[in-house]
Amino acid sequence: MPRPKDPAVRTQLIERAAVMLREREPITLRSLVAGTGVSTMAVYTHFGGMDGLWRALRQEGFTRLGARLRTVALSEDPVQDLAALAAAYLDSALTHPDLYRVMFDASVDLEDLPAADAGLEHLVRAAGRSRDAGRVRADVDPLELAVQSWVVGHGLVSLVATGPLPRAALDHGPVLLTALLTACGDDPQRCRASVERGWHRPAPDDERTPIA
Amino acid sequence: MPRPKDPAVRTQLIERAAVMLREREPITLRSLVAGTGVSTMAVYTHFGGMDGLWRALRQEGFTRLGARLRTVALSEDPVQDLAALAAAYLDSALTHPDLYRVMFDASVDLEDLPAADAGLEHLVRAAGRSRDAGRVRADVDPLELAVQSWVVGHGLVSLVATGPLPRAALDHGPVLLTALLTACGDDPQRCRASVERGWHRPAPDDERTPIA
DNA sequence: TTACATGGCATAGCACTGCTATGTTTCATC
DNA sequence: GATGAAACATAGCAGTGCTATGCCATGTAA
Repeated sequence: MPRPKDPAVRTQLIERAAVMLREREPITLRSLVAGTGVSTMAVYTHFGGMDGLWRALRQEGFTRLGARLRTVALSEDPVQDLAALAAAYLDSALTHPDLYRVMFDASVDLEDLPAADAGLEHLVRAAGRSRDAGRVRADVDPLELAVQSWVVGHGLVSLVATGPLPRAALDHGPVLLTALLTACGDDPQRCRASVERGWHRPAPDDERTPIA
Repeated sequence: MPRPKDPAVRTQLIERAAVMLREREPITLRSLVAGTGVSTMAVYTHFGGMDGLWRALRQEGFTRLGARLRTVALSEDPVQDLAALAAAYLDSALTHPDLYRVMFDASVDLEDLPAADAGLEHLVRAAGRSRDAGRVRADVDPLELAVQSWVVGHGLVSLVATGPLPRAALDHGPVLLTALLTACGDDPQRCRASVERGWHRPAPDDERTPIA
């Protein structure tokens, strides 16, 4: 019997927050609702406060990242696919560095871990296919290989996006990935070729993720 | 002819900020100076504001990290030393996760890049010694190998310290490091043994870094 | 159709943040 | 000593997130 909360307000606020994040404007309670016609209380009814807004923003980031990874077309070469997924991950993070920072900055809430896992799942599948195809040894755990790839990707993008390393350092990506997969049993030359192919695969045209 | 600023105040404030960081108390201008006898203006004369304090804290973190790396005793096995340095890096970061977060959180100022480079320099030297000893190919650039090791270490410690990955994920460290060095030409078995030796080397007794 | 109650939403004010304008004190220099 | 510049203390500023309070829209029930 109560008045239902307008979901449009929620998406409007998240969208606006994402834009402000991209424009590098400081996101404050009042600056967020300014011009939207809604009052500051809307933030509390929809998100429970600014913390909730940041959490929603973080979750939205994971959702978008997952969507981006889903656009990576799979081939018959699972190693190439793994590299393509890693490249897409880096590309997405570096295209929206502020959103990426929000995603991993604060102490991650347990509730948006599933969203992060959903993204990781793509890597796990590629790793599993690599194993099934005999590219890596049968005793390689797909999850472990996926996590290791994630570690490499996250380390790379963090050090590049946050400042210390120049953009050119991204070239270490294929090297590290090849080293990892080769250590898992893939043939060095073939691995190198697959990784290079996947790494430099062009992004899909609809790369324009509306968020941030 | 002016009155000189008391350097003791500066170190007192930094030390107190580090303690508050470790205690997970929010560091605000007023809470920082509370109980110290100095007024809020001291923060401005010594650091130019809160931003300057964070910057000083960041620099102090890099200094401490460099000091920690310097305590790693070198052996005749440069690969083992590289692994020991990486392990010390992880250990230092995970012992003081909040300080580590401050170091890499915000956009890094160019002025404290030298401090970060000083820490990296240890890795570069170990990489160079590995090359000179013939453990890795002659065409391996020590700086590149050091950066790649850094990427692995930073990715690992970030994902573990910030939440997504459990502490047990640190075990991926030796795997990744071995993969990297093996790809650089080291013998797989020998490399693995060296890395394991360096990784599990006990920390020096005076590990108690006074900061944070 | 009408009365009601429930929760969305607006307004105003709270304690707190970093910062600055304005004195007051202190000390190296002449 | 006298001087003057800088360190330092005090008070007040705009802005922050949040909450107490009241109004009003809306789905349900009579």
